[in-house]
Amino acid sequence: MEIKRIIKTVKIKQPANFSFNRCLEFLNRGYAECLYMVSEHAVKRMIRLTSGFALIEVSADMQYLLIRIDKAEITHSDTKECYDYVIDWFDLDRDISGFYQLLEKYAETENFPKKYYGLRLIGIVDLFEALCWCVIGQQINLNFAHKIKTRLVHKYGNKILAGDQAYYAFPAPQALLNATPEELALMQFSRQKINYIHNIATVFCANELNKSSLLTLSKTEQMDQMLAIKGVGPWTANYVSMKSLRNMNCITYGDTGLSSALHKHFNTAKKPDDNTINKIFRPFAGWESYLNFYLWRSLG
DNA sequence: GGCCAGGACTCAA
DNA sequence: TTGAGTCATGGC
Repeated sequence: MEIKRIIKTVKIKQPANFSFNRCLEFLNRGYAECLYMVSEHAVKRMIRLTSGFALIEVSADMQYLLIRIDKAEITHSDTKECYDYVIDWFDLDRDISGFYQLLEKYAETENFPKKYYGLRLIGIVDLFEALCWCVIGQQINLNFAHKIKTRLVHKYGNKILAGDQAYYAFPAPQALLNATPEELALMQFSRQKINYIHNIATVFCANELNKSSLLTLSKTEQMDQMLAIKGVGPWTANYVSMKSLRNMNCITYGDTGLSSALHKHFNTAKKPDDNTINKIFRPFAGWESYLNFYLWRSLG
């Protein structure tokens, strides 16, 4: 039976200091990503809405971002959710001119605004996905991390077919709660990662943690709630705070990528201590997350 | 072959 | 509260 689908396009006015191509370059920076598909001028992914799943394609013209929504039925609230999703994902609701002014003040970073012009702090909108992704990526190289994430998503995630292309959404907490340790071990998850993911899924299924209520709390309270989960340490809490909760004052202390970027641009030790890091970040108060993100980008 | 990856935990002292 | 050991595997 053929299912009739509806297509609708929504426009978002592009903010100042924004480059869709720079953001696409970031999304397409060379890792085997299973949750979205980047083509030359667009990115497509499946997202979870309150009323079900939708396939969206984001592209741009001179002035607007264009969201093409593909879903069996599209209500006003579906449209609004897609709109909000893209704003959150690309961090469009933020004036980053202050950040660029700060970058230009210092010799170490003065070329960043040109080199990465218009790059936004690309987020992970789904809080559960963000936490799980951190656990997956802990202490293993990113290529391998993407490999096992793909196995997880293909087995437990939701899937839709569009033409001959399959699109996946990250598994729901319940799906990962139901996954057995044996199954995950077969996908080459370590016992620790299996436990940690199970812990995160448990907390989400019990509704002890959700994004909307976290967003009503202070950053310290948010961090405490995340750190209470065994498997979530300071690095993960800061990463998620930056990429999903959109706090602007996060630093991923101890991060290997951040360390090498600081070594490269600020001539620090190969693994600078927290004091050194704080000293460098202090002038960027309020933009630490963006500096952290741009420093990561400067390695690629 | 050895060392380190977008860490975090346990356990000993 | 600090440091060593552990995890599992890929890539260099």
